[in-house]
Amino acid sequence: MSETIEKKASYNPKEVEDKYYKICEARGYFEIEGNKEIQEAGTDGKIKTFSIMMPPPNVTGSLHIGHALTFTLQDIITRYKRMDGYKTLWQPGTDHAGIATQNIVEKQLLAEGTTKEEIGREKFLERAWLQKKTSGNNIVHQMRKLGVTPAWQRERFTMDEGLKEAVKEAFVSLYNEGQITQDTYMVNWCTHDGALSDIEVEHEEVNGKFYTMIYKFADGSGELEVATTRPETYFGDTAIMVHPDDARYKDIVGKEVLLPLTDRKIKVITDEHVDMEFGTGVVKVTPAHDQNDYAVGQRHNLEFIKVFDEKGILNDYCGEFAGLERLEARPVIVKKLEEEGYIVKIEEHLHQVGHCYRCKNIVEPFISTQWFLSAEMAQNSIQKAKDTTKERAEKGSSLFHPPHWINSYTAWMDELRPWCISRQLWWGHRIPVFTCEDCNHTWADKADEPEACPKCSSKKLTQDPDVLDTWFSSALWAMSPLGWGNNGKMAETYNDTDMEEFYPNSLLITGFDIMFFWVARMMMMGEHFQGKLPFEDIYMHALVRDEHGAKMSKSKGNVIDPLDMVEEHSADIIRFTLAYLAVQGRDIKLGAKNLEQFRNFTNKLYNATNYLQLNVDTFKDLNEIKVVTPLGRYMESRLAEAVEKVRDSLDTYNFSDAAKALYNFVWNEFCDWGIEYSKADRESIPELGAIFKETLKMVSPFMPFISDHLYHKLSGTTLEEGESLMVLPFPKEIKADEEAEKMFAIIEESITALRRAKVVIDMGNSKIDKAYIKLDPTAKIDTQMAKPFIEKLAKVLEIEFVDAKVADSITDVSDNLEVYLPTGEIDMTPIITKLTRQKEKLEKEIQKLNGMLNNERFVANAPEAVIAENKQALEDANNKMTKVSAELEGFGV
RNA sequence: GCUCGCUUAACUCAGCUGGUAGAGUGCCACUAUGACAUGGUGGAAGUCACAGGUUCAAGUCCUGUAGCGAGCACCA
Repeated sequence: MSETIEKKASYNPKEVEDKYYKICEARGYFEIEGNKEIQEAGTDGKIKTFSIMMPPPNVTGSLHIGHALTFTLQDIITRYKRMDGYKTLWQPGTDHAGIATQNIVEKQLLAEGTTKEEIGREKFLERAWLQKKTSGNNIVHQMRKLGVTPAWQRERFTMDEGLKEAVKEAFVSLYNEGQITQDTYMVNWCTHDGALSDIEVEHEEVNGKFYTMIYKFADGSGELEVATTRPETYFGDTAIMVHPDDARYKDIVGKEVLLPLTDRKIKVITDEHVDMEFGTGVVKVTPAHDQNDYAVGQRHNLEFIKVFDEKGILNDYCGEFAGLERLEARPVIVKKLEEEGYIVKIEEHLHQVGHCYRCKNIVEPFISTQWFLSAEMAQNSIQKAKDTTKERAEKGSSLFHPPHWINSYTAWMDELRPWCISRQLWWGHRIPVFTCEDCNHTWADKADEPEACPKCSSKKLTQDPDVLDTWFSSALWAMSPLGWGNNGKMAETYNDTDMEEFYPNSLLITGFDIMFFWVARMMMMGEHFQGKLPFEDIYMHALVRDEHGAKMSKSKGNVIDPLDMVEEHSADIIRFTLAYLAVQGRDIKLGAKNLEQFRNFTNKLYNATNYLQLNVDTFKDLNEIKVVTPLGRYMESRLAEAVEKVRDSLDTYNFSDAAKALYNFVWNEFCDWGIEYSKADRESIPELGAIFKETLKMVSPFMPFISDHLYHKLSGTTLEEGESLMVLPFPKEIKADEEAEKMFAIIEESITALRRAKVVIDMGNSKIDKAYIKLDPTAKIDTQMAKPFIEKLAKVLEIEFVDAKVADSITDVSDNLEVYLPTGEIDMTPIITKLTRQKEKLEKEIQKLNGMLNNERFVANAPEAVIAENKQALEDANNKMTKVSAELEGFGV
């Protein structure tokens, strides 16, 4: 690199982003009245409203790339709607994240050499709140680095005073309706975290072992081979079962076998559940420790024997093994069985094992008493989601975007089972159910500490020790921050009109991974309490992967930290990159290359601004001027198309299309043509500046900082003393100018033809003295107007319009014109080659078009417009063919 | 096993309701001309996974196959 090339100044986001963000937040732009000046009424005469709830991140979490994607998309839509005159609510908040937070605090205690049991519930909760406070706002501050604009003044926490009320409101109401009931049932049990709902269990394939062991008949008449993956549970066996049709075992049904190493006898029964083909066809039945056996046990009235406790410690049923932990016990028990000759064989066995989604512990099916929310209460929301889809389908829209998610949603909902909502934790919403110690009356109460038993007035009351599943409070998130159920608490964070204005929410944007955890639950709660589904649209975005398509994970070391990216590039660049890559229905592969492309884009924006200001200091807004120059008219017309494209794309949540439309307009239209043309027509520059400022308004939702900065730069104002771009109206209703478009199409064609021709004579893009253009009779333009543009961009000192081919020249043939470059004695071979290839292409095209147009059935069936289009294409091709052939003849080919 | 998605240029991906295949990157050639070399100009590059079907016309609609991915269920 030569040292003479100076490093030019470029845009420095670090000087802009934090400063601008602080100013905008302080001015209240993010709040629902932040754009009051430009709010406008909809068709019904009321102010248009738009609402979107932020999926509350875990209060103890930190920002990862998935957050960056979801928040960026939410922010783009929010900013767009805000600029488009909607009264806009983007509701922020954080989630108390029961298990996750509790685990963090427990670890801290462990490090301090104590436990939660030792310090007690009250102290523990103090610690948890402390943890919430210290690490709690971390993520919220990290989010600001992305430039997102939720209504921070309304920030909520799923365990704040108001939302606590909402949870109680929902619980008590559902309890009184009989939708919430307590039941003793087999649940998924984590020996560390307690009860889990079905979807909190992650099934993973593991290499296990398949043990075939011997059960001897009690009467000494032989033995049975029984296969199992979990030998340690055999102490809880209460039957042996075979298939009723299994001829092999007809004779043993009803006989008794002895459990190995014990003298307990169990019976051989028959049940359809057995798969005769699998294993030995003989199955041990452990009703207290297996989901299927539980059902078998109920069918056959078997005894339910638990062999370990909540912590997984084996009990007295296990004889000498009592006191061992269930997983540690297995090899010990197997060893003993082997020694005693009870093990026939041990095989490798690949099978699915459930793990706790939080601590990865192996989950046990375990019988316990828990609270459940009935599946019936979800029925209306299921039906409505289907109906809504039907209604919308007629309008060409759908509830889910992309629409195929409705399949997953309904498939899951149709098989919905009661939701286990109680958790054996301390951190969370305490279950508001009380029992009177005197009369045993049990009831749900909204009061934290009810005065007395409503039945016998006793004051000896106890509250259920458990808390609710974190997702229970999240399930209310579409309405609880709007004041629903808040019982007057925290009323400063919402308005009385909020429910009416913002429910149903306009849109939900979230990842598909929490569709069942969260979306489905909000659907049931929203419909149940409001009679309306909580969302008008649901946009499910994909996963962000690394550049090779692998999932990002700490262990793989391929994690991209969004804050690092902000540091290295800028919030604007990350936002634009993510938006550009956010195509519906496909995962995002993110690599350094992507970011570079859009870093270059910001540079382009910056330099376009520089260019404009080399010529004119400051520019007016587009609506303040009348665009009169031909170039101005043309660029405004191109802008009109870009505006329409960006709007359409955002309206249908096609973020990628919107970003592409912006990118293409700025780079390929405005810079490559507009700015270059303006070098031949300085008069148009004030108009181009106004058009560029309008473009920056469209850029603003995607790249809020650089757009604001450049807008003020071009206006000769500052953000400090002026209004931010983010609360100015989003461009709309710009008119296309067909006449200008047509003229510039010919000018552009001339320039391209000349550039091509120059390459053929090895002139590259160096300057030449003279060139000629012969326009077809159909190509009518103002040649005086066109001339300087063509000369400048084609780099020809002088062009001349002619009516006939110029002698001693080479030609470039295009649709509406031919250009001629005068030649000395140059080698004509490359030109002939080029023309020959062009001719071959044309022949093929003409043949194809002729084939179509001579096909009677095509002419009879195709719409007129399509026929006309093809006829025109044929005519054009034939024209061009004539010209190319004439050229070739000229060369004697 | 069931459901869904993906398969288009060397790579990463667009392509709506069927009407002559697009972008970015990369590649080749030219290029320090007054916004930008993070730039400009021109160019090469595709049996649209495969096999059938519907249609005047299929990357696009239908059926099936294969490969990859995701979710759900089952596996004693």
